[in-house]
Amino acid sequence: MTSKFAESFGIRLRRAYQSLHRRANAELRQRFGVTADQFVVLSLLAECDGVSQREICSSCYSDPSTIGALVRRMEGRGWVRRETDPRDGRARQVHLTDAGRQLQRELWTAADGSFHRDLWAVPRNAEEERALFDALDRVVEAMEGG
Amino acid sequence: MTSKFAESFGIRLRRAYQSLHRRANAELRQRFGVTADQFVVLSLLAECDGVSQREICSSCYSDPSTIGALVRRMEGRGWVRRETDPRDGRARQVHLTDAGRQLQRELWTAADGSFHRDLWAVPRNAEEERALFDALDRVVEAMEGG
DNA sequence: ACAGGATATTGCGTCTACGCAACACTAGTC
DNA sequence: GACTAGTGTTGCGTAGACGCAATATCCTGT
Repeated sequence: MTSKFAESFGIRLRRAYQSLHRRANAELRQRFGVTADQFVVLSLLAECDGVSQREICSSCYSDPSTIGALVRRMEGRGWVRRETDPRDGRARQVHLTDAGRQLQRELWTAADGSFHRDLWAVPRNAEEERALFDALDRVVEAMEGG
Repeated sequence: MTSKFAESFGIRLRRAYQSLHRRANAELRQRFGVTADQFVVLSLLAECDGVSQREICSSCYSDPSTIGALVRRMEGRGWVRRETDPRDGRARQVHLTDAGRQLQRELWTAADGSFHRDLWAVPRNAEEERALFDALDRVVEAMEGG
């Protein structure tokens, strides 16, 4: 049942993203009880501790409701804490707890040995990597520009 | 707040896919009350009417529970009907209704004039398109092979 | 005919995606 | 100092993603 449809651009993009997402979820859920998206937020916080939820949204390309629910779950598990920004009473600064920082380090190591390694092995050389990333970025422009 | 993280492969893949998905949803939801994923299934059925839910799963790179719920919603709206496969009592053949076929044609026209057009304009030439699709396919292999 | 294993679907629970409206707070203007 | 526009977060509802277990059916070897 091979169709023109199944070979199209959109489906290819979907397959590529979803396969990564599934692999990451399978890997991290079993071993650490963490979802792929929570892993992404933990990784971001390891670099930019104390950012607002809004900033997490832009960085992770997610939306406010989703991130709000996600960080509240993570707070419930003791990986992050949220404090009102002293300079902006609307915003919540999200900080890693010690447990969260520790977990993030373990996750990073695990990811590096499995799906991160496999993913980064896809581009065959620096030139191809550059072209691929450029094309992916142009997809975003094309979709948002319309 | 630009981080190494925000420039990584995984996030780029996510941004590219999600931007397409959002654009398609925004476009189709407003004008037709259809989601991007329903559009994908309608498009598939227009080519391969009567396929089983399992086949829809493989083609759309989705999973059985998701597709089951999705086609039941679509059945409720009168776009498809499901019949037990006379050759395999476990399987449900999914068929477009006349309303579904009509809707699919309208959706296809609308998509062609907006996000489909913009998406296919991303590859600058046939060579780049081939390389891009190849790389996306290799991501799937890399993620599933692990 | 039958047992055992594979396959298609469904049900349930948790998490993510996102539009929309409400709310709190900020910032700029008068 | 009040008014207004803009922004960060939350709540709610619907849809999609997926693991897991249950159910129904098929198929193969005996």
